[in-house]
Amino acid sequence: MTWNVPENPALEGLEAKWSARWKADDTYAYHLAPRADTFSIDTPPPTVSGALHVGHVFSYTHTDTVARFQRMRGKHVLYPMGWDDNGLPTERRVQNYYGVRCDPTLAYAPDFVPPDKPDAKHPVSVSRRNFIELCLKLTSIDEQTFEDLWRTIGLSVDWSRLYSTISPQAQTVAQRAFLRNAARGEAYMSEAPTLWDVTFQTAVAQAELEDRNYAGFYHRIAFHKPDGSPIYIETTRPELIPSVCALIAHPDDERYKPLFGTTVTSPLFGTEIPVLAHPKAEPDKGAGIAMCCTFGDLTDVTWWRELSLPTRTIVQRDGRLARETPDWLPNSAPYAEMAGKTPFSAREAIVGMLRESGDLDGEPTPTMRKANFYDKGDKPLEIVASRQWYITNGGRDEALRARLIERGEELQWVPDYMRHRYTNWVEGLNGDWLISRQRFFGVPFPVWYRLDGDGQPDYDNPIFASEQALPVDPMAETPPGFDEAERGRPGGFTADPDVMDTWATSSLSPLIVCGWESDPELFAAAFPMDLDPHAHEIIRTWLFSRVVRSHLEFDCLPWHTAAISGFVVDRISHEKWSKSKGNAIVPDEILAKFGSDAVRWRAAMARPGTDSPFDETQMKVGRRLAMKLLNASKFVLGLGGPQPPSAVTEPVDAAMLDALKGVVAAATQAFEAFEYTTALEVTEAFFWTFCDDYLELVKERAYGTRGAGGGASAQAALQQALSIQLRLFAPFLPFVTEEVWSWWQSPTQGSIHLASWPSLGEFEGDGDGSMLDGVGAALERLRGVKSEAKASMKTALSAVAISAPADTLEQLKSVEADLKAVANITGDIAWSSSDELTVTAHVDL
RNA sequence: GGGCGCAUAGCUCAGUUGGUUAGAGCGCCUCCCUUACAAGGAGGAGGUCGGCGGUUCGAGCCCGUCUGCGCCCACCA
Repeated sequence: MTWNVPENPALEGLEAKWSARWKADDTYAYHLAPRADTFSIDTPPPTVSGALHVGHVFSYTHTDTVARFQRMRGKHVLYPMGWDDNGLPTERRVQNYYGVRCDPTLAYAPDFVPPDKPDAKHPVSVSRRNFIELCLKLTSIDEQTFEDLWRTIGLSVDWSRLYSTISPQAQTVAQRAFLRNAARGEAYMSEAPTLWDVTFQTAVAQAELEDRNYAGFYHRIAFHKPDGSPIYIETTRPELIPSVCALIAHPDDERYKPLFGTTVTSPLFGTEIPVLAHPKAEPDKGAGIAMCCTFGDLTDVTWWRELSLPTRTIVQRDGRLARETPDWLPNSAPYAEMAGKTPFSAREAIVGMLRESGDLDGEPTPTMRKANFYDKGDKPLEIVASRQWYITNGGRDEALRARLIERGEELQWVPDYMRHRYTNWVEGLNGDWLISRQRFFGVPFPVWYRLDGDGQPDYDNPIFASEQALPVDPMAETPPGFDEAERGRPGGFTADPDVMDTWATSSLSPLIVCGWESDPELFAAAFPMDLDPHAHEIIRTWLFSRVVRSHLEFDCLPWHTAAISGFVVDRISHEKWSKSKGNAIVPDEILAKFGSDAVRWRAAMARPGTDSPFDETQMKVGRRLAMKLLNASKFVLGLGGPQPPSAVTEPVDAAMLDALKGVVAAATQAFEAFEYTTALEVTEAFFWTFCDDYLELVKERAYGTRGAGGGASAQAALQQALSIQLRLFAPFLPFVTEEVWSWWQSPTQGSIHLASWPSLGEFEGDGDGSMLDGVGAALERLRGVKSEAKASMKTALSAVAISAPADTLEQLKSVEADLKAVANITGDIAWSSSDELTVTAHVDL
């Protein structure tokens, strides 16, 4: 039998060739199996409206190596993929891409066509339904691009299980879970001060906050005591003076103690406000006394709540100051200068007035302050009072918080220290999870409200959809017992207009992919899942939110193990990549330049949890390895036909296999602990030695030049070693290993990725792996002699003398013929015993 | 301010429960077209393991402390 070994093997084209084959053959399909035989992975659904960068490629490759290992070990691997396509990022992309804006008051236009030349500054208004149609259209395009990339890098996902967070299936899960949360009191509606993005005009959750530096000015401003004398505060937001409710200092602050319980008046407006004490006031900050407004920051909310202060809101949901003059201002005239302005303009106006009135002490001094931003927004968040849906997450319930912290302890973390980020986050929660968004492209709340005789909604008694009716769009469907004609009429009903935050859906990904309430057999086989893999930045969001949902619904963790990837960081600064810095690298170019196996190799060299600098020069090392595999395989398979393992008779051949046995044990152990890097390292280290030393050593004998028996022994050992090494490399280099496998094994055995992971039971005989160390050292010395003489490696050596410790000496003598062949030694070798290995020889130039 | 991590060769990183002379790859230098491989191969140079103190017969590793860097969280008057 001959093998189909190409004359000039190449890496080019392997991605296209094999990804197409795997797709056609459903190589990675999950087939239902008992729980113990299933390995289920909760793949993070990437946001399709964003661009994938090299960091994503690395992180997803880490998961793929584990998936492939488990599959080869005989597990049925449930490795799904999802697209996170609902939510604000998609809306924003659609607005820019098509030049449209959603106006929910408009009627649906069935024939609407987006403008040829989108003008983001003058967007076309479209109905909610038209807008959602455009979102679906664009996401389907984006998703194809994502799938192409994942197939190119060789992710072994079961594409038949693809889901998206806007799909009816995901909407059903999200609405059902919400209904159950609501029925148990875990989801509730509340009117409260809410972090608010003025650009997108929606509430945002604590987990989506990001603090950024924000340039501002300290203004030292006088309030007035009853006797007219000034008391100074410092603020960066003087435009909020109309909404001031109190001045607050620390209870122990001697400077202000005499003022507690008295009132002062605000500058310009003359509002009478109390001076109060609260421990959260910090004496060494600013003037030591703070002006509490509704609302400037989260501390204001605390004071407002705990000190029962009045609500004096002036910043509206569009981010501008109220156009109507507030009714609580005794002297309302100055407000006219600020009405309807942005905070920035209002600030300029009031500073001018304060300067004129003499209440501004000195000039404003520049400062860099931190401000809260929505992670997708570019204006600082405001705080407005609004009615929103929340899910309990321990933020206001110590018992639940303690239980959720315990969940984090239960979870196996790889690496272990990542658990601290979870604990840190849960301990720092300051409120429940706000899940409603005042947006359009998302999962609607399956809720309606009765309207009273005045047309006012009855929020205390929401009408919930039934689980059988899901998914439901309350804007298009009517609640049980009502008629569409009653929508919006007094005595009728109205739909909840909001959608759920995208995390409220993606927090249910284990339920979506495991067929919760829709495929009980699958659910029993796959849940709780085995592996939760992702990078560390979404521990506080995705990881935590899934723990919350699973804890509330099932009283268990959604998976046993969380494997956390690090980031790919900037090569020079070692800082993380970010959109604003624009330093992220797109994967397409390097994939084209080095090939998927090379990029995967580099990814696998980044250990769990560890950030790694992006360095393109590293990629070529992976490429060289892939190329070496092709060439070494070509050599081994070109020597002759199949040899049975029993043909291995030479001690050095058995020794090589014994050393490889140790590699299999080490790689397996590493993979079981999700330490894919170690598995790769031990495999690769062996492979290079295998090529440089063993393969060179036995080359002549393998040709059969010194007899059939010795030749067969070498060939059998080489073939077995190749088979095992290909399988050890398969999780990392799926393309090149599949290519080589196809030359000899797959015609009868199928894909290498469905072959079995090497086991210790495959090894026959008993060699002594340590023998290779002595042989390698001797080879190095022999080459060194030639290298020092600046001679070619094929130059002959004569008068060779080798001395070595006794046991090494015996080993070397047993491979004398091989040594003489590889080093081109003429005459006999003079052996002698000594403590240290030494080699002398004459170079026959 | 709280937490986590890192600091070993010019660069990127290994270094098992403390045990001879601290390793690998890249880069660099020298050599070699050798019938698997020149997008290759061989050989070599290069490190007082961030500083200080301690434990120990012995510390890159353990303890304390300081410095620098990165990340997470909090604060943002």
